[in-house]
Amino acid sequence: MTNIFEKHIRKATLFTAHREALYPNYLPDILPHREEEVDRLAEILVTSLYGEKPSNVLIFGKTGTGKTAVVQYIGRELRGAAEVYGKAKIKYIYLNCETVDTPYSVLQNIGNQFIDNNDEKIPFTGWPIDKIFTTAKERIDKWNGVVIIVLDEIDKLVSKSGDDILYKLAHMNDVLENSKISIVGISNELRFTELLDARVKSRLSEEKMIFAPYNAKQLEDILEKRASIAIKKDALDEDVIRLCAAIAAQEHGDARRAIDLLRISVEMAEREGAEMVTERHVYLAKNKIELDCVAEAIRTLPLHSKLLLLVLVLNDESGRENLTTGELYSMYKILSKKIAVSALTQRRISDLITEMDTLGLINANLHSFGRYGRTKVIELAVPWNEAKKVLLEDEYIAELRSVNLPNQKKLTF
DNA sequence: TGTCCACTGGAAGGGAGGGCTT
DNA sequence: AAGCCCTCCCTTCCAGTGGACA
Repeated sequence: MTNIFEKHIRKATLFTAHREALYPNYLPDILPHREEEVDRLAEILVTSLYGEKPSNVLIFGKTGTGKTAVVQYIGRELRGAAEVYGKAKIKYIYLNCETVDTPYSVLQNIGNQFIDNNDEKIPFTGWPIDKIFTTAKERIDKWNGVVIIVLDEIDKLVSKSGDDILYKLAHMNDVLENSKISIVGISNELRFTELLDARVKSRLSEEKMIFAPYNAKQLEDILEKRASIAIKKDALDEDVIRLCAAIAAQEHGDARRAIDLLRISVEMAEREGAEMVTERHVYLAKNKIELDCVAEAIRTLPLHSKLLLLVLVLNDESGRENLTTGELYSMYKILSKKIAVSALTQRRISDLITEMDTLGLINANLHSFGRYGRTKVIELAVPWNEAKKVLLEDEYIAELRSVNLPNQKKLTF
C-alpha cells in the first residue's frame, strides 16, 4: 500500500517554506545594490502623488540588472504611498512588450485598465486603431488621475511596430483635460533611441537612467539574502554561493541567472538525496539550464524552422561540414517534400535562418566566396544529438526519423 | 580593373484569420 | 451579410555587395 509519491515525500527538503524567494518573479522587501536607482526613480515619480505629471523616464541596462524589479518595487511603494499621502488617484500600469508588442495590444491593455460598470471590454482584435485610441483616451480622462505606464522591453515594441504608438502615447497629454500620463520605458538596448523619431526621443527621454551590471560581489550579496529566506541553514557548502555569483558575473552580471542557478543547484542536490549542496551540484545545474533553454527554444520553433534544423542535425551527424544557404535550402526542400508540406521560398527561409541565429541555435556568418558568390555559412550551435532528441518529439519531424540526406551537396530540380 | 556569382535584406503587398460595424 | 480594420506569415521583386578570378 505504498503510494507512488511516498518515496518523494519522505525525502528531506533543503528548502525552507519560502522557496519562492528563489523564483524570478519574487519581489524582495529590499533590493540590494539598487538603493540609488530606487531613490532616483522615486524622486522622479513622487510628483504623481501631488497629482502632477512626472517626467517620462527611459531606463537602460542588460538583462538581470534589476530594472524590472526596481520598477515593480516602485510601483508597489507608490500604490502604498498614494493610499496614505496621495492627493490624487494613481494608476500604475506595467506592460511587457515582449508579449504586448503591437500598437493595438498596447492601447487595448491600457484601455481595459479603466473599465466602468457599463464600459465594454476592448476585444483583443477587431477595432480600428483610432477608435481604440479615442476610447482609451476618454476612459483615462474620465478616470481623472495620474497614469504611469511602464513599457518593459520597449525596444521590442519599437523594432516590431515602429515608434508611432510611442508618439501617440507621449502626445496623449496634449489632448487630456483631467488626467495626466507619463511613460517609463525599459530597454535592454542602449542604442534603442536611435530607432526613434527625434520628437518621440526628446519626449520620452526627459529622464534617463542606466543600470550597470552587478559584479560578482554584489551578486553574492543578493544570493545570500535570497538564500537566507529560501534555503535551510547549513544546507549550502560554503563556496556554492560564491560559485553561482562568479558564473553569473561572467555572463554580464545577470542576477536572474544567478538566482536560477542557485535554485536549480539546490534542486539537483535534493533529487540526489544529498544533505548539502556542493559545487558539483552547481555545475550540474549550469549544464541543465543550458540544455533546458536549448530544448525549449527548439520545441517552440515553427515547423519549417525545425526542418531546417533537422537538415543541420543530419548533416552534423554524418560528419559533414557547414552548409551554405543554397545547400541548406535545397535539402530542406527534399525533406518538406517527403512529409508533403509545401516548401517556403528562399527569401522566407533566409529570415528563419536569421531568427535561429539570433536564438543561438545556429551560427550563420556572412561569407564571400568571391567569384563563387556571397552567402551565409551555417552550422549548428548546439549538440546535434540533443537537438535531434527534441526535434523528434514533433510528430511531423518524427516521420523523417530514418531519412538520409543525399551525399552530394548541390541538388538541382 | 572590371566582372559576376549567390546570395542578402529592404519594400511592398497579398490573403487568411481574428473580430467589429452597419 | 457585406464591408472594415489589424496582425501574422508569406511571396514577389529587386537593388546591393565582398571578393576570387580573368
